[in-house]
Amino acid sequence: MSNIRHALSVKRADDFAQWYQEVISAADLAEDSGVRGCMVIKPWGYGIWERIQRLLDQRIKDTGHDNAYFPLFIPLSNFEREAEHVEGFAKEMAVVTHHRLIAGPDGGLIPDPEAKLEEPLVVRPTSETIIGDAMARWVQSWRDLPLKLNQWANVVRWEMRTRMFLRTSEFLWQEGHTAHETAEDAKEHTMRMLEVYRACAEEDLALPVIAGEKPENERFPGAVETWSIEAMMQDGKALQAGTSHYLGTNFAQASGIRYQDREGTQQLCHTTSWGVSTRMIGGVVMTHGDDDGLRVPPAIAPWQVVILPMLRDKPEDAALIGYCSELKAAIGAQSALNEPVRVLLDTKPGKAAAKRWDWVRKGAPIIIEVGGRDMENGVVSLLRRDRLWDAATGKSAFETPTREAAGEGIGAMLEQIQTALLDEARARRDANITRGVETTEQLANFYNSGERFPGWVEVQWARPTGAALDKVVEFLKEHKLTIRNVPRGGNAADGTCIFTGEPAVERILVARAY
RNA sequence: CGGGGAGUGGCGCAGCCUGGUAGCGCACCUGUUUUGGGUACAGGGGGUCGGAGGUUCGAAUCCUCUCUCCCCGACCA
Repeated sequence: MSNIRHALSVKRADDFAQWYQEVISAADLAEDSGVRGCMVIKPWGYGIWERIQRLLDQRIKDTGHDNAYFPLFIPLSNFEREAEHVEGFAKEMAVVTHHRLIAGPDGGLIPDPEAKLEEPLVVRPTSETIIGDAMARWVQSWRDLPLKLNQWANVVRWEMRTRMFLRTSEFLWQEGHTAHETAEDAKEHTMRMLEVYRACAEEDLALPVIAGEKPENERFPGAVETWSIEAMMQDGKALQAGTSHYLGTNFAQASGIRYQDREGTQQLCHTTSWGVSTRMIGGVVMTHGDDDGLRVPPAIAPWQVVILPMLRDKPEDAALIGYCSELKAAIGAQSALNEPVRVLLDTKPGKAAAKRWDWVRKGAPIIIEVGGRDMENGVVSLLRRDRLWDAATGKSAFETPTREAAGEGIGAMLEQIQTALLDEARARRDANITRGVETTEQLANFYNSGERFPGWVEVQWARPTGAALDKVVEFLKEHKLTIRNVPRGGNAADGTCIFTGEPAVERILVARAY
């Protein structure tokens, strides 16, 4: 195995953070932009985002939501309405104060002091307040409810420390906002969208996640309940991959979202909001990436199959391209994961072997190389990205099905790869959730001894609140730990609280996190 | 935002301490030769050294300021 020459220079095991950076650039996902905390998402990376968008958008529409678009700029006074919300986001806001530039004293441009805005505009870090404003106008009667909206947008949060995809100052996301008659309806909807995220993560991104409720200290500013899906990365850390919030009547109160009920009395709406972002892509990298680059799950791969003819810049090339075109047509006529197979015939000049490694790094699920001899024999050389190497020989694990077999079998193979990636990630996660830790000493030791892989630990607790919870969080912080969530549908508690010694009421997941 | 590291052709680096207008590998271009699998030979194009200012006859090399990135921390999707 040691004779395998991998496509990346850094291995996951040697330096996970650096490896992550290398995958981003080697797979051509994104690059630095020169603007603090902002990245350029390149075609392959954006193509993956577009796939996520398409699949998730359908799920969102299937649950009765309509898309709309609200302004990037939010009047400061509008944003100020919900106290906790303001407190939560105030520290990381971009603010627009001028609307014109003029020549400065040193030749450059400066904001025109004469063109100062009457009221500053904040660049949305999320849109609860401005959408709440619209909801207040749109909702009059109980007949208008539930109101279920979604928007695909960019948001800005002035982060202190950024990382490609995981935390950038500007990021792309989807934010859903709904208004309901009752707390029950709204809570139910919060859970419904959490389930949509769970399904999207697992079925589309092949990211096994654990859905559960966030502890009080991790709630979204202004939320009554915050739920999340958590995924385990290959270094054992947790990544919050999506959140769903029950907002109670907090934002309805702040924005005046009221309806007249069946008895004719004014009532406050109960609202929800939920979002997932381009951060998901970081999760895909850290879950499915390997020492040869990215492995993109077929469902979200812009190209699922890439055909590389071994061109020689000679007249014979025409026949080879013809052979490959027929293969492409046969594959394109197949379907996988309920969609036509997305296949690219890459005729860009260049050596097939070199191009192959480009696609390996990018993570195309299936790469098919076709040379003259393949053509003569009526076969193709097929490489599955999820099983790149032949462990026995240390060489690329090519298969050589006939062209017909390759064409017909591709759909099933893509579905197998999708499943294999999910299974692999799930097995790794399940093997790294430790139970039976009963004291804080054991917990601290588990993470600090360095003897074992730093996965997640499930412990029982009494769900302390307020100052008691602060104490717990403080202890965890000392060991760089966080409470991820209280898994939904987890086993009932049957012991004592690891922190307080009281009878436990539920089980929580503790982990280091991104 | 605090601590540490770093910014030199597309990528990875050397040069900087001991100032004298830039070098290597890969990639790229051309030609030749090859070619069933990342690995041939030769020739060639491309950078003024993150940015601004300063010291100096002269700066990638010294000084000041600034921008950006990476790692750790505090904060967060």
